[in-house]
Amino acid sequence: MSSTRRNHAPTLEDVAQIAGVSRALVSLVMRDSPRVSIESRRRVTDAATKLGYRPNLMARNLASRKTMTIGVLLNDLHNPWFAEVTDGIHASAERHGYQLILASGRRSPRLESRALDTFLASRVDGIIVAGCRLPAARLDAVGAEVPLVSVGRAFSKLGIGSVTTDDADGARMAVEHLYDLGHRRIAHIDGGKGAGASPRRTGYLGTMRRLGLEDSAQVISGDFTEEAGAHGAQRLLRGAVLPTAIFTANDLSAVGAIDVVERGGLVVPDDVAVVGFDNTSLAALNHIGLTTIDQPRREMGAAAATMLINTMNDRGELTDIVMSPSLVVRRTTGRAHV
Amino acid sequence: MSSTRRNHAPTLEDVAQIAGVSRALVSLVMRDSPRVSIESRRRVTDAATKLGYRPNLMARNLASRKTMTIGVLLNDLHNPWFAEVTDGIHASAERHGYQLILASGRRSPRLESRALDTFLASRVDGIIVAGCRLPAARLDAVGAEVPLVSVGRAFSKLGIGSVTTDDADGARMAVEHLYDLGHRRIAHIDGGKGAGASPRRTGYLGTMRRLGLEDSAQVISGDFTEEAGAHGAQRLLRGAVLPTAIFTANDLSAVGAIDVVERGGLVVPDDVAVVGFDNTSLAALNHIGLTTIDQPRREMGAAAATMLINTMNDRGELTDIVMSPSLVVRRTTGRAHV
DNA sequence: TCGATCAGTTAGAGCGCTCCAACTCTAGAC
DNA sequence: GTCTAGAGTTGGAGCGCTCTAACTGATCGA
Repeated sequence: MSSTRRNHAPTLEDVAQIAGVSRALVSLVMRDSPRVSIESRRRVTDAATKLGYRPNLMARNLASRKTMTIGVLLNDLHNPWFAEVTDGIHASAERHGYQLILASGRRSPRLESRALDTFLASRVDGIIVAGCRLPAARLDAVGAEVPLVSVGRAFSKLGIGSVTTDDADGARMAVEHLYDLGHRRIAHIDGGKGAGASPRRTGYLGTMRRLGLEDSAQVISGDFTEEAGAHGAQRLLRGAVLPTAIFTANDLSAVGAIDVVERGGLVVPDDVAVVGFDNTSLAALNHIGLTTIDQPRREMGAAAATMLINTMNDRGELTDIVMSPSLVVRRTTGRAHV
Repeated sequence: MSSTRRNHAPTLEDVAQIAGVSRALVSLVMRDSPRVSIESRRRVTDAATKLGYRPNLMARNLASRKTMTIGVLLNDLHNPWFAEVTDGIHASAERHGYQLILASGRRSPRLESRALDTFLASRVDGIIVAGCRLPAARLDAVGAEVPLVSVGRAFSKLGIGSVTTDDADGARMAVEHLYDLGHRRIAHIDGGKGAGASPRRTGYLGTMRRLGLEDSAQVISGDFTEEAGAHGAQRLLRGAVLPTAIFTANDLSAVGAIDVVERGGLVVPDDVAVVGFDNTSLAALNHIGLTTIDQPRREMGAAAATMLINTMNDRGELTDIVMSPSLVVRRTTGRAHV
């Protein structure tokens, strides 16, 4: 099977020879240049298909000194959030004729760092990092070599662009939604040091204060996982006064919390209402039907890619874009039964 | 910000000049050759770090005629199944010193095909496709140019390797588990034309027959989605005799089915037991607690990568590997209440 | 003292492509 | 008939690296 395969792939030269033209002309045809005669174009494409010719990207990129590709570093392939951001990046990149090469950091800063090295070595034209956990200094250094945009986490004052959601405002929406339904004892299970956790926490606290609810405000520490949500809910159930609503830092934690509440013999949303954050596909599952705060992930990805591409082509600057979240009401919230 | 950046990156030449050695020597140092004197190595690495030199992968790959990278085509970034397979691929590739470049087909054969073209143009050393929907002929053609392994779907008789789960056996396990719990009326909501759907269906039918249950066997057509599971369950609920158990083609469909059953006022597993397939993270969520058939996804990914790498280095052949599934019992199955 | 050996180093020829300047024609203007 | 413009085409010089074969000195045994 392999003998035919190994005989190295045809090159421009081979095509030129068969078509009876120069290498340069074949190159022009391959790049869809308008100044090639119909006749020449036909002969070249015929020869190319006959040989099964495929331009060698290495050689092309080396010679042209650009790759038309964007490196995308995803922190965790397991989280649907990244898939949706990537969809947006993909859409914008495709529209502008750019390729994507993806890499997964697998939640490890070491692997993330290595992936960035590979991107730089491959001379990608630009880089997008999503949910990246690398220290700011490292990103800054990379950003000095090639335009870089961060999605989901802002790095102001560095030469780096960013696209984030207004997490604090999302938290406000969650709390106000519950308030409007009559809830007064609203607890928050937070996301610890994760990306976006801090503004969500302060947003919650600020809104509680503004609504005159600071006395019943209660933050339970978590880490964006299902287990953290479950533990947080357990602590709340054991507490002196049970909250009538829980706002969690993300959907996964919300699912963990709901599970514990229901096992405790309580009914969601009648006894305890729950609001998540992210509006991942998880929240949308009918069986779960989670009320949550939506982030426009596709749009965020698309905006990041567009900003990056504009910068690469000197048609724009790297800035910090903040998107607006929105409330998605499903079945885990309802009027408070006092 | 960009003026410093644009002044093209340092090359081997620059490093050689500063270190006062030849280009070839720098090249040797960069590739960790053992036959370089301590002194030379030091001078070169010093010069390299001073300049911030980073080897240009394009040039390297072009000159060496190999890329040490494997192209991985994922059908759908949104499905956690792919993330786990990728973890396995990653682990094996890393151990052998190979890079990964990922591409998402976004469920579209057109995009999948284009991604393969990019892989070929980039001259990757090998390709792994996961859950690929491309026609066999196309994969065969690609496989003729570069070693290719398919995960999750077998293509016997072609020059392509594959790693799959014994889907029929998994279906057997599901049915026998339910049988052992006393269930006799077991329905199946299938996966239509999706990867693995067919053997799961025939495995179900075969086992039902073997257990003398062919008269109550019932296949409802679906397509691996949550909606399909819901529709299937609706049809079953409207039927003359309600099955006491439902075996769905995957976890997502199971979740859809459970939702409909519960909304119909029935209790899972007391009134209707449900078994899924895949054991995705979804099934493991406490709130869902789905009994399902596990596929060793990480191992499948790792096996695919190892087989591919061995083939690329003429240390092995492409074959068809079939892994064993296993039953994971959670809370959606229990003894039948006749 | 003289090769032989070997560790360490180097020049130079590519790898397959792009890009530029320059070339050849043909057609139109006068 | 000459000149010019422009369309179409081409040779050749790189892009930044690897790889081969050959070179340079020490080192060493005879």
